[in-house]
Amino acid sequence: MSRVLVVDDDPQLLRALRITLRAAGHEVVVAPDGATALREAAASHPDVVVLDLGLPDLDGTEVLAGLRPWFTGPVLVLTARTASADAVAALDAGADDYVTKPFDMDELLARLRAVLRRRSTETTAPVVVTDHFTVDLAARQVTVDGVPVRLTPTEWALLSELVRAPGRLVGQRQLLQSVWGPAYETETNYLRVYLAQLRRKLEPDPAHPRYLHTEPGMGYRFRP
Amino acid sequence: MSRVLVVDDDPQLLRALRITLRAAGHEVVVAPDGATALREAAASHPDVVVLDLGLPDLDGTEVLAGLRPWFTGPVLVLTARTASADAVAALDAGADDYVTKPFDMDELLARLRAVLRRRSTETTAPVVVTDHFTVDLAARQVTVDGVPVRLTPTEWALLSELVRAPGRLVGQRQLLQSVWGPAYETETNYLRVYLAQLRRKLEPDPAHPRYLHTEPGMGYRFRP
DNA sequence: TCCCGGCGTCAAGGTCGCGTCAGGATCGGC
DNA sequence: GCCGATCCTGACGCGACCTTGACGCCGGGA
Repeated sequence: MSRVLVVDDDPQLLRALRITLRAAGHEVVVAPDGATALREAAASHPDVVVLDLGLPDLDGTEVLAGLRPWFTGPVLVLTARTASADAVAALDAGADDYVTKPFDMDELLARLRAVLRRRSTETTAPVVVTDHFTVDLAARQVTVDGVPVRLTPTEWALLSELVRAPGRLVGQRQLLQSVWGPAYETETNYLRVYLAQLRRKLEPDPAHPRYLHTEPGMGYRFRP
Repeated sequence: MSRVLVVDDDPQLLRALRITLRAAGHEVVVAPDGATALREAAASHPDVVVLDLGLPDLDGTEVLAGLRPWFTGPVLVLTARTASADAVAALDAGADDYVTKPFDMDELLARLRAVLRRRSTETTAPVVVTDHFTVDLAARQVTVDGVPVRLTPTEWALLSELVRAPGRLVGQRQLLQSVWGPAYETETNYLRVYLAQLRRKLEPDPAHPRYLHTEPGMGYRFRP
């Protein structure tokens, strides 16, 4: 079903988790400490990480910090500590959920299902491709028919906001807010000007847009 | 920041939550029982729901079941029961997270931040499907027999209001108020005109509506 | 049978939003 | 200080959308 990386220093608990998760149809990878966890995460690309906060070498939040820059899947934190301050810190550090020990195995499985269900619909596509152009969100580069095209900062901000939601309509208020700031929510003419420039640079026929559609009165939509 | 619907029958806790959430920058709507909760959720369109499982009239999971068909935001369940079976049931019924009472206020706020953060980057598709057309509320897109159909802002506002209450009757006053504003509560001819347009665009036989039904003198009803 | 309120349909007018263009302002590099 | 790129701003025409009114149909009640 999914590959789960379990990080815990208690061999007995590790064994119990491995058996239970296997029985639930998951593939299980284990790590007894933080350093191994980071290495295993990079090597085995798990779908979800179950992370104990109390580790021998690193603090759990440190592992989380090491994971988060590149690991986009959900992280479920496990902790024996009763102080909820730790949980707060973990959640704010990027954890998706946490369970305090001792915990019920069914509850852990349910929370795991919940976080996996949430993530299952997410898109993890750093590069968007169409028949005529490609947008590499990570490299900040756009190519039309294979040749790179220069975009101004504003054009790029607008385009990335649109391609990040392929097929979805993005309201003009949202576009204005994320590109120009909350104070410009009514300056819809900005959108008209820059959408025209983007179409000129990207669309095969700017007069009849094929990818950057406008929905009158509502916003714009990128259709791949 | 966000609109939060808090459902709990304990007036004291309700008051504490209202104050704390307000202080955290949220807009707060409260409901003391399940029936009120469902009504308020439909009326005020909250971003997130904090739901106590122990309510006087309905079971919490029933409220969840009533909410989930159309409510797309996260639901955070609150429960005094220690048995984790309830939590498992709630999570599988569509809850995003749960906290057991007594709980730390900071922890609740942290979990609220966590679910709201997830929601902001998520692409969960609350999509309503019929045999002839589909309505994707998140993407703001309607397809009839697979092909996308353009709707005007007014048409969309009206349709989404109807589709969000599948099977339920929506009064003409409520429709007029939420689409055109409180000042237009008597302009029932607007509804006739736009319902006709929606039927023309969506119904297989606009003269004999199969999905968008008229309840004379009362309102309209979407039947999936 | 006639009347009447509610609904569906249609068409026409006015308004609003969008695309386009160009000129001026601003900023950064040399 | 000059120059280019980039951004902002305003004006204009056009098309789409919203509004408004009129008309016919249907069902219930007098």
